Amino acid sequence: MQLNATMNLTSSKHPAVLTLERFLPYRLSILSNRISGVIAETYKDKFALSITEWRIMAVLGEYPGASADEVSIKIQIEKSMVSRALQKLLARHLVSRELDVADRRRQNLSLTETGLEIYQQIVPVSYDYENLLQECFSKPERELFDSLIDRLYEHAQDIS
Amino acid sequence: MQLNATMNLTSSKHPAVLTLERFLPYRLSILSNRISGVIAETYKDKFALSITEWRIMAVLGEYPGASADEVSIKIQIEKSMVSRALQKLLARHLVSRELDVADRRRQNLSLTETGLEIYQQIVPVSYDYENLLQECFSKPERELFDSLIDRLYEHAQDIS
DNA sequence: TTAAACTAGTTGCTATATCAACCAATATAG
DNA sequence: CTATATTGGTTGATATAGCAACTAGTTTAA
Repeated sequence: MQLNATMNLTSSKHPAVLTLERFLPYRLSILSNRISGVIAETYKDKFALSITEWRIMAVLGEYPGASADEVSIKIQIEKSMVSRALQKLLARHLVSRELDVADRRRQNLSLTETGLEIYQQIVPVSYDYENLLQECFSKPERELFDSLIDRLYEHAQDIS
Repeated sequence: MQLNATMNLTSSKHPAVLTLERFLPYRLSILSNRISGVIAETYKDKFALSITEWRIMAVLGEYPGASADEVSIKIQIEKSMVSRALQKLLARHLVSRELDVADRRRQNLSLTETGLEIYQQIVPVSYDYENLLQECFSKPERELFDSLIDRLYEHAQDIS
């Protein structure tokens, strides 16, 4: 690649050229892609699950009886995607659902016995990976990073 | 990389339930989605550009004469996607290309005059958003966060 | 030299994500 | 009550991403 040094000819408050690799939103995006990629590969190869499917199962592991809509809100994935992912999970008998008698629009979802077995296999793998990732941080750094992430997340919410 | 469940044979090491909202890869993913979402909306509404299209332009702003392949590597997007995004940018005359005489497989890409004008409009908008985002951090926190992100990125690379 | 390997770029296929329209059940306001 | 709005969920159309196959140009090594 031919290096070009387009100089900053302006005296405004910003550089005239954007250095993509130092741009925070970009860096967060490729960091997240890299990490998700590793996880996606594992879930797919070992358990034949997409990230979305796994997240649904994870929510049902935490909150048995949740509805599709609640799951959708929780994992921030369009309800249409949740609906389609659920079709696969139901077909594979990893998740079951039953009509809520009190509100017949709603279907209560839970992990089946098989689903729970898979879930119990994935949970430790996930925690292990998280720990492996965080090996590059000291304990105080982990906590700090955690809290900075949370703060940024809230702030991004507020300004949009 | 493959995560391996045999990494964790002593199963009492971790909780049996995964709290998705505290799971680092998940949090990075939704944080990145939230931030990218805001940016994507802006670029789309104001400039009719997708994130991918903008990233291509951003690279060409930094490195005029780069090839599609170099752009693809730089922004970590499949070359097929870059090829298709380029078709749109070429059709809109935001980017131009010319055959490299020394290597006739290669096409040297640059922003057109119009492309450069758009580029120069987007750059300050991007920096403004980045600054707005980082308002929730003090200056030392920004630097710390930056370096933690970089370290995590490198480490995620290493362990995969 | 020249056959084989490699590289730049395009295209097709498939999976996934997003948006909007829609159905059926429930809640609400007049 | 009944008409209207709202909610839970599905489906269709479309955009985007990722993988693999392919063409054409270039490099390598016998």
